[in-house]
Formats: sequence, C-alpha cells, structure tokens
Amino acid sequence: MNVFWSRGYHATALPDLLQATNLSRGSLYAAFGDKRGLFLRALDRYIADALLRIDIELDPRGAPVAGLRAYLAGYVDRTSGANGRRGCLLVATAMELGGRDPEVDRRIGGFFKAMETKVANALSRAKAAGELAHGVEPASAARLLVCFVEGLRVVGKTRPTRSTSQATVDALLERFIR
Amino acid sequence: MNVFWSRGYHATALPDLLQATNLSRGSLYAAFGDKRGLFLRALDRYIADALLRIDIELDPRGAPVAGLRAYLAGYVDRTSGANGRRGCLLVATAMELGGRDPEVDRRIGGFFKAMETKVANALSRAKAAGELAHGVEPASAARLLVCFVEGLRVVGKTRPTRSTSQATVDALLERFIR
DNA sequence: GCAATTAATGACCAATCGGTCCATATATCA
DNA sequence: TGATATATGGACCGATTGGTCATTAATTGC
Repeated sequence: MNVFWSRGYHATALPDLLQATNLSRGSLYAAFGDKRGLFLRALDRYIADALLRIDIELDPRGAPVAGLRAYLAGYVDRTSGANGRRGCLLVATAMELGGRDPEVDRRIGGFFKAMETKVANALSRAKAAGELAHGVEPASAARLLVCFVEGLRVVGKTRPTRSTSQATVDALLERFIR
Repeated sequence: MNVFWSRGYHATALPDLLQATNLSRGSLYAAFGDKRGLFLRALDRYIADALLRIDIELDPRGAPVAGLRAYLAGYVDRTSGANGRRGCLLVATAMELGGRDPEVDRRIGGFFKAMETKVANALSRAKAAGELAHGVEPASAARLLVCFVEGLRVVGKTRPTRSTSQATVDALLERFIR
C-alpha cells in the first residue's frame, strides 16, 4: 500500500512492489493476479483505515463538535509539512484513475459518500445540541466539508506550515460552529 | 496540453503526444527537448489560462461578490457531470508529481499562491463594501476557498450533478457573504 | 522415509517505454 | 540553378514495462 501511496499507480513498477512485499514475481502474481489486483487491495485497505479512523474521531458517544475538531485536526496533521508531501492515495487515485477504471470509481465514490454521511451525522448531532451556527444545514455542510478536506490534501502538496493549515481549518469551523 | 490533461503525465506515452501535436518523433524532441519539457510547457499554458480566467471573473472594476459568484460558478461548471470527469491538470499534477519535480513544485505552488491572492483581493473589496459576513477575514477565507475549489475538482471525479455542486457552493457562500 | 502436492523462485518473454540519429526533404541564399 | 542550411521523418536503440512458466524447494499425507 505504501508504495502506491507515495508514488501513484503508474509510477509504481513491479520491482518496487516486489521489494515492498518481499515476494518474488511469480508469488506476487499467484497471490494477487496482477498489478491492478494488488492495487485494488491496497486501495481497499487505505479506505478501510480511513473510515475506521473517522468512526473513532466522530464516535456518536463523544461530543460532536469535539469530534469534528479532532477529525479536522487529523487533516491538519496529514496535510502540513512533510506529511502533506506524501499526499493521499485516495485523492491521487481519483485524479489518476478516476473515470477510467470502474472498480476504482466504485471505491472512490463509495468512500466520499461514506465520509459525507459520517460527517453529516456528526453535524446533525451538533445541530440537535444547538452547537451549530444559525442556518447551517448538516447535509450540505457535510458535502462542503468533504470538499474542503480533500482540497486540503491537494494544497498540502505545497508543504504549508502546520499553523497555516490549522488557521485555515479554524476559519472554516468558526463559520459553522456556534 | 489536452492529452496530458485527460491522461496525466505517466499515462501519456510518446505516440499520444505525436498524434496530438502532428509532429514526428524527431521534430518533437527538437522543439521541446523531451517529454518533461513539453509537459512543463503544457502546464504553464494551463496555469496561464486559469489565472487569466480568474482575473476576468474577479475583475476589480466589477462588483466583488458578483465576481466571486462567477468564479465559483465556473468551478461548478467544471466539476459536475462529464466536465468533472475530465478533472484538472493542475490538481492531477500536484498529486502525481508534486514533491518529486522542483519545476513542477514551483508552478503548483505559484499557482495556488496567485489564486489565493486574487481571491483575497476580491474578498477585501467585498469586505470594504460591507458585503462580508461579520468576522470574516479575507486572507484566511481566501486560503479556505482555494482548498474548497480544489476539493471540488477531486470530488468532481465522481460525477456529481450540477445542482449538487451548486448547492454545495451556495452553502459555502452563504456563510461568508452577508 | 517416501511420494505427492503445494508454494516459491527467477530466468525469460513480447511489448512498450522515452530518446537518438541519420537520411531525406524543404527552404534559404548566392 | 546550385550550394548550404534547416526542418522533418521514421528506423532504430537500450532499458524497462507488466506478465508467464518451467524448475526448484518446501510441505503434507501416509
């Protein structure tokens, strides 16, 4: 997964994968079918990790606003400095393979939808608790937040400082949280 | 430019470029040096086009809020349906080559910075005209908007409907415009 | 301990990659 | 027109691509 993550699909060659998996050519093909199969598995794992993390951050048993702050803090962490440079397997894949591979499309679309739903739920709970700014609608705000964090990952490629990223997130949050 | 745009750098092979340019192999190398040189030129053109468009949309002689709406409407257009599928050469390049090619980094970083400045200027003018919501600070709001529109391009890969994209943009604008 | 089966290996393959180079047109000037 | 300079074309190159397969090693069942 890490190899695809830091290089992208096309830029990752078989030797890279062999080294990363400690497998020989034949074994790799016996186990995963082909390069695409291995990539799809890596993508699945990346998505599962991400969704699990979001579930923890936005745990319904916790305070929704604190959860949203933790969720965004994670993105600040992952999009500043050296972490930002590493990028995001999902965004990179969306841009590189999106619209060209149906299996990839399914996964990308599913991830965005799942994340949007989780964020919308957290926002709904925040709204019920009276912690949202006046007029904020959870569903559209969730879509907006998803766009924002994915944009953070793109801009993160330019190595913004942590404080810059954090300030940007704060400026957003301030508009939505009472 | 169009070939790189719709396929990405690595996925674009020499034959694709020869067909797109109507040049022979030798002529192409005489004119551009190598594949990377041609790509850099294409990227420069893409960036110049984008910045010019923004300058028109956010023309200081026009109403700043109307300009911002036009600016975002352009992104709605480019990120919904089939247009969204085409993606964005800049975002795709940032994810594919960002952090690996200094010349690419310079261009990507410069573009984001330039766009941020232009948006910040428009926001400043809007604020001076009393058209911004209370407490909105142009500089951080501009960074936020840049992240948002780049995120739109990523999510646009999943073919959202025009009305969905528009509603998301409206939800954002509503928080910042009085 | 031996035979049968499974798993791992790396030599090997055709195709394609980006890039070079020379032979041939085409244009320029005397 | 003839000589020279420039621009074009595509055959060719070694390296690398993703993928296969016969051989070898390890494991399993008896």
